[in-house]
Amino acid sequence: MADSPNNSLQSPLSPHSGVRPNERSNDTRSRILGAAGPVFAARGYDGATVREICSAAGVNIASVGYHFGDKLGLYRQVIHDLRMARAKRFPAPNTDLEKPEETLQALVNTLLARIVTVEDSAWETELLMREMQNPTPIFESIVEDVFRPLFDQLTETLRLLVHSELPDHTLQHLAFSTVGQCLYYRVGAKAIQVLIPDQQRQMHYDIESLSQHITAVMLAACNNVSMLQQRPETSGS
Amino acid sequence: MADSPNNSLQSPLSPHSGVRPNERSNDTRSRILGAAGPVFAARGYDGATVREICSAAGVNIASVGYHFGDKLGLYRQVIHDLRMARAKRFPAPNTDLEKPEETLQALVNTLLARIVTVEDSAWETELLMREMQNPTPIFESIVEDVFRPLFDQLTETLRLLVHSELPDHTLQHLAFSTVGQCLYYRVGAKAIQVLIPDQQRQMHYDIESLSQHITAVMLAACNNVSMLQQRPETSGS
DNA sequence: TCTCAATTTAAACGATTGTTTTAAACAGCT
DNA sequence: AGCTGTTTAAAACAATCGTTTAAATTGAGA
Repeated sequence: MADSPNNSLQSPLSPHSGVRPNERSNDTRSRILGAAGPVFAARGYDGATVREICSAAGVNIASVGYHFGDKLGLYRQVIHDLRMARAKRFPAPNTDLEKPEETLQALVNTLLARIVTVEDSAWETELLMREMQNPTPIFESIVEDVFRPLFDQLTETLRLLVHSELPDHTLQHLAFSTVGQCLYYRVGAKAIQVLIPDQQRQMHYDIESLSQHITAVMLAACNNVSMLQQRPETSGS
Repeated sequence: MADSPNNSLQSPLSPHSGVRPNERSNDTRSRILGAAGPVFAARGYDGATVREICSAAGVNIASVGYHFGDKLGLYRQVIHDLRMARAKRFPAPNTDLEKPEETLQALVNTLLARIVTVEDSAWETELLMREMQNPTPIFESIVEDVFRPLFDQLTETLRLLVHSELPDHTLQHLAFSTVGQCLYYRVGAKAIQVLIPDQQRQMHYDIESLSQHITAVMLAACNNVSMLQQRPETSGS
């Protein structure tokens, strides 16, 4: 009588507690994992059904219960694998203390590449976006592991770019301004699709153009720190 | 035998086709509408259940079928009423050709007020955000009626602020930079809550501070148009 | 007061959800 | 081969969803 393994996150490689899995076990297990990501991204956690996932994976419905305990256990594992894969594929650029302008440009490029990429792994970003609006219990750890490092690096780069001393909260606002501009091209993508005609969108909305524009805006802001501290009346002389 | 009224959008005021409704009919109808908004916003269209809506409204489950045809009919009516209410409550500021700086400040203020407001009608913004990520068939009309006017006004104001001639797509990028910065304080609100300590957040993340910061960033960008057209090497000049 | 259409109610319908159960098929070992 | 524990398969489970049905209730005109 095979008792239920029910290990959701403890030992992410073996279905049963502590024992090494068989070969075909790993096969269906990875098949489920491969199929689950896109489905979760397309339908959301609640909207996704284990039946659709298993159907896409070509395995039986009960398999997810056996290998991951339950639906949430499978979701945890998907998020876990996603974070690993992303860290390797989009490495954060090195901080070059000598040329903060280039560091900023590289950071914006990385952000945009991670965010608006429409290749076959677009489901990963879609999933992270869904976590931001409908957080599951995993949300906080995602922020700490994925967002915090980039946010800190961005803040420090901006600190180098403004040549005078600025309070921390102003630097954080600048960092959020940067992230916000990048993020909008995904959050507002469906709105942009309605607002901007197809032809114009295909010409001027590639990652290269957008990243240059956003970097230029932020560099301009950094060079005009005087406006950031007092109330921005008219245009500062 | 009361036949089913089933008018979802044609005559939004009378439940039966063409005939004027009774008093208590209008009562339960508006009770449903009042309860549906927050529930749709909190759970999303799919996540919301007609049972929860009717329970919150204190009416029978079948009432939604009687007054709105089905769940989607109710949702359409909620969005319809929402748009009317918002247009009245947050009127777009007048375009003052003489003082575009003040117009920009007012537009950013309006955007932020509409977006990050946490008063009792926060469900309206939440609902619009959900439409952007999970568009229902109503999405396109929402963009045209709600987003397009503000976007156009923003673009024209920015055109006045950059003193040289810029191509349309650059002005649109500037407009999206403005909207993106504002939007982030809602899209990324849950992430900000993790990234920024409570105390600091309560001090520097009110609408006033954020709108001044964003306006300052955009004015700085407008005053440095030279960087927006060529590749932003190091800091300009 | 009686009549009748409009409206509300309680109950049930069929479909779909995540999960569990029971038995069959499999791999590894002696 | 034969046993043992692991993995898959088909089916059924209880719960919940949107929607429908049929009867009860209501209010206004005759």
